[in-house]
Amino acid sequence: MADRQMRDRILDAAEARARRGGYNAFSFREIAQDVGVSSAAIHYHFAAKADLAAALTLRYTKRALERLGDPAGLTGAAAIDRVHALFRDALTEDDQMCLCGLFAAERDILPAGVDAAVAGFFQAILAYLRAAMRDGHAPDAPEAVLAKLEGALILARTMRDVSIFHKATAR
Amino acid sequence: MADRQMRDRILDAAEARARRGGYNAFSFREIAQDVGVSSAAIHYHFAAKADLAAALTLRYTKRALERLGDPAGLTGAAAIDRVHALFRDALTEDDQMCLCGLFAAERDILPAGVDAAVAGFFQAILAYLRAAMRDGHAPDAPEAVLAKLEGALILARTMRDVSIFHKATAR
DNA sequence: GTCTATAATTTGATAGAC
DNA sequence: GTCTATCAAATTATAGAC
Repeated sequence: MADRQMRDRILDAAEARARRGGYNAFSFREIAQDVGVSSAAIHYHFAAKADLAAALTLRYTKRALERLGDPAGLTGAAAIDRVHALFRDALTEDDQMCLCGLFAAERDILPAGVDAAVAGFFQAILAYLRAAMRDGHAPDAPEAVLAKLEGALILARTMRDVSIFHKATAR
Repeated sequence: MADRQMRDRILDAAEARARRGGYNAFSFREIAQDVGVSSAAIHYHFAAKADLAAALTLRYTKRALERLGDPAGLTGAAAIDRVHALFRDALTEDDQMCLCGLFAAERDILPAGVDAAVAGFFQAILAYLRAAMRDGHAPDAPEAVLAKLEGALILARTMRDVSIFHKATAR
């Protein structure tokens, strides 16, 4: 299906821009140029920008959970390692923010629905950590683990020093 | 000086908007309406938006450091408490993000100079923590303390649950 | 120091052809 | 499914009057 391909290409382009500057950092025109169609063509796939942003957030969440896999049987430490690797790779491989961390920071300007999808990402990651940490001892709360990773990404990127991320998240 | 007053009123209005949605969440027109002058009048005080954003960041940093006070003589735990209170109050009193945490997340769309000012905020907070933690034992690196606070703000605001902040930053 | 007026650009979005 | 053409609104910014 060419339709599905184009939809994903649009999402790819939008995600790359969104993860660098947030909700106002990607426009229909820019994405259209990125994928080589007209801006009106984008509107065929996503009626409004809010729909694009919501789809972006849902796909991002789904992809993260697929990569993390099933927490059943994992130790708390192993689950933390997997989430840690997710954020570390965003920084060291792509030099990008976590899409949801950035959208969340901009919460008050997000269209209705997008902020709920972003909160869903956090809920999902916290549930993943909780599932694995259930029976083990917890040196850090799941909320602390996730907050530290989001913050470490922000600090390391702005100070342009990857070692900040490692210092902030060392265990 | 009426000039100085107007400058601060402009900065107040811009900060309130910026801390809710980032760099693109405040416009000359909106600020002008907030303070009751024309948008052209804003340009008298700040030639370009980048100048406004840079001034915003510098004032924010200065105010934070004034509130934190001199780290000399503080224990590491006391210094962490003071920084913690800074972020906690932003959440519980104003329901606002840390200006620099938000700007930092949007790093790649910030005008040149603003991102450097934002990095300066982080450097200053880290230096404050380091100064007090110098001779004590360190359960957490200064980078970990600051990252956790920024991330906890983001999580708690988006999930609309202040207790998330406390869970994430409990010690 | 603030105003009016305006310029140039970008934005999200729609109508209708093919 | 993508196009051309277009729209109304918002944006940053400037020139010049008062």
